Amino acid sequence: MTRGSITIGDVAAKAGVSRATVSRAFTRPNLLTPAVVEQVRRIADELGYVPNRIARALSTGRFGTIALLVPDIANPFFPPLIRAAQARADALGYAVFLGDSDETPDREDRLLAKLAPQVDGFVVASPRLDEARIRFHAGQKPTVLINRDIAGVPRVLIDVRGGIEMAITHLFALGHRRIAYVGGPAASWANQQREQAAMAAAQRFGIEELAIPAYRPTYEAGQAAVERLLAAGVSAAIAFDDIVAQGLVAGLSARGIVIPRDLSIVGFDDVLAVTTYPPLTTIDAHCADAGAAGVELLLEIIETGEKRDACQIIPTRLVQRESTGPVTTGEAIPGRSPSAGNRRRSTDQRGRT
Amino acid sequence: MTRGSITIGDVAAKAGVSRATVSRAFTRPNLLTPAVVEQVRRIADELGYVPNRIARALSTGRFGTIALLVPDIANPFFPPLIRAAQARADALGYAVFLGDSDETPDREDRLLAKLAPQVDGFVVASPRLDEARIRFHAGQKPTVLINRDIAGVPRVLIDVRGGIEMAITHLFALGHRRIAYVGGPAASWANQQREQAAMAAAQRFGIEELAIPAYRPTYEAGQAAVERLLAAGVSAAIAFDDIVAQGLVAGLSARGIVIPRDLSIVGFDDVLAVTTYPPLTTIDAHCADAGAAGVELLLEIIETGEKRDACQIIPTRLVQRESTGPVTTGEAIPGRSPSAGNRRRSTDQRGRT
DNA sequence: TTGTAAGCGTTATCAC
DNA sequence: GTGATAACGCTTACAA
Repeated sequence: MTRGSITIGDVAAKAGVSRATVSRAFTRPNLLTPAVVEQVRRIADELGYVPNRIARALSTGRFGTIALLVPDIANPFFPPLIRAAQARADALGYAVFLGDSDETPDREDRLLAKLAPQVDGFVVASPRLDEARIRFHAGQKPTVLINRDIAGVPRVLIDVRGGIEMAITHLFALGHRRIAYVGGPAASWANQQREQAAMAAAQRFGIEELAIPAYRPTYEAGQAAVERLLAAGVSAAIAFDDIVAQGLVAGLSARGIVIPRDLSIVGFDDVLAVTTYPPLTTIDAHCADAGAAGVELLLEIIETGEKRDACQIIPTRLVQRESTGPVTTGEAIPGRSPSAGNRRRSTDQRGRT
Repeated sequence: MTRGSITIGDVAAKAGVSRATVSRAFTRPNLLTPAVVEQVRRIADELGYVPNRIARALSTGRFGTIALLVPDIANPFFPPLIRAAQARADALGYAVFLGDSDETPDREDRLLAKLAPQVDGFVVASPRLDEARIRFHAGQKPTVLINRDIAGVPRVLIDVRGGIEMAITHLFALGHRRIAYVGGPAASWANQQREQAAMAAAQRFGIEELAIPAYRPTYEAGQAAVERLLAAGVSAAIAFDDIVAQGLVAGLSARGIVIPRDLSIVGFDDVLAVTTYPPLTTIDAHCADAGAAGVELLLEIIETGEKRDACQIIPTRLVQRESTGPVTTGEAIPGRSPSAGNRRRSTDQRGRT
């Protein structure tokens, strides 16, 4: 097994010191005579010696790597989160494994187990695994959750209530008194949280609020919910996320309904808002911040070794764009005729966060 | 140094065999009696044993990891690519480091150097580094390029010409005789390639084609290009990518121009087409396929050890949706009055691939 | 077919 | 301060 690279032994031999000394010259130079440190380093440089991280990892049990797990990289919620997490980890000297659980708890479980022996810790965004398994893995390796609230496991959460509150305040001010929450999958923790927050806030404002399921968090599901939305006779809707919102916008536009003149739509997450027409009013979840915060929290735990039961809340804010406006007729106008545009293919643009 | 995890020794003890046998049960089961293999595996499962890849790497010099480098995770072109690459690598037993060069050659260089000692190879999508440096790194570790054509370096390219050809055929059939190519950054290899292909194809059809720069590959740049597009008096435009296309759609819609009645728009990549309104006609670049192909090619090179100068072409196809239609007036109508909607914030939705 | 034992390159624990 | 030496967990000749 000839691995040509220069090892600590080569440097030690050439410098006339022991391998331990060479090691120390890099890891604990203050334990050595400055002159020795300098000489060793010079020789190491000459030889082009680079410490082998793998060997170091085997010896220390520290890898300088973390794993970031998400349910679906292609879900627009995650790329900004991944990007920020990666950048933060890189800046702090860590390399990042990326894992995609494809929305399935089993694959998440497998990835956790597979990567555990080569990482210092995990950031798991929107975990799909059940609480017991998460607790188990979190007990093995430092683990930070994003978008899931399990007491005792460090986590980064999004201030859903605050965001929803702002959205409802906004709609109330525009005169809306009967609105809908178009939800995502009933089993989703995020959806439950968002729906509850919406209901609670509406009640506080004396607004009538109907929950309309979209079942799946996709563009198509949003389109499919349009009929139910119109039947509900509301003047505004808050969607589970931007994807569902965009599905609603498309479905409504196809029926000749003009947004926001006839109906106001609020999204959630602010992941594609600005690329839609009309630009979507939405609740900015600062998902990039969540990613960065998750990594920071994890590395702090790793490096201090403390078992902090941290729970960091990422603030949200309402971004007012052009999909919301004042009530005109007071109710949505019924749909005209369905448009011709129906040849849409199935797509991977999912929306569950 | 207590690393609690289960080791090969634990399994060996419980199974009453040597550690070598356990090792072989996982790496070379065909050397063992099937019964032994099965028993060892069962016990390993019971104990929750997972081979320590670091230890394995130290022993074999192979890591079971690859790195995937992209210029910007949040650019919608990449998530499907990353997802497919990750899935393919995972299925073949590899873990994936993800690196984001943030569009800067230097960071790409740094990531390559930093990750090199812990991976078996690289997939670099849309490299920003100059040819010499890429050649250097490719000489050190197996490297596959996506979206960059450097002779001698294995690469996966997209059939831009074919896609453009289909788009122009489509526009020609609809009666368009004067069209525009709204380009991305002039320095981008992808943009040059796309522009050239568009010009060549138009010429073949006897179509008049104007190149309109968008300078940056963003939604905003697309919007900003609208004025120039209208001034050009064309009836259709092919955009550098879907993001720019979507910017055009938004800018045109804001001026009261109806798509495709007044103007036809074709995107490129098919990364957000279905979530827009109207649904975008676009050239599907099959970026997921490119990601999977990149990984497969890399792993083949790693595992066979062959230095193949492979150049794999990913086919494209035109996806006809609703942003293209027959010429009506023959020319675009001039803009009416600019809409009110102008409070758009700067965003990270970039589009350069 | 299976076991023994020598690495892989580093760091940690002792002595000196 | 510095040097032996034993881990770290696994793979792989080489024996048996």
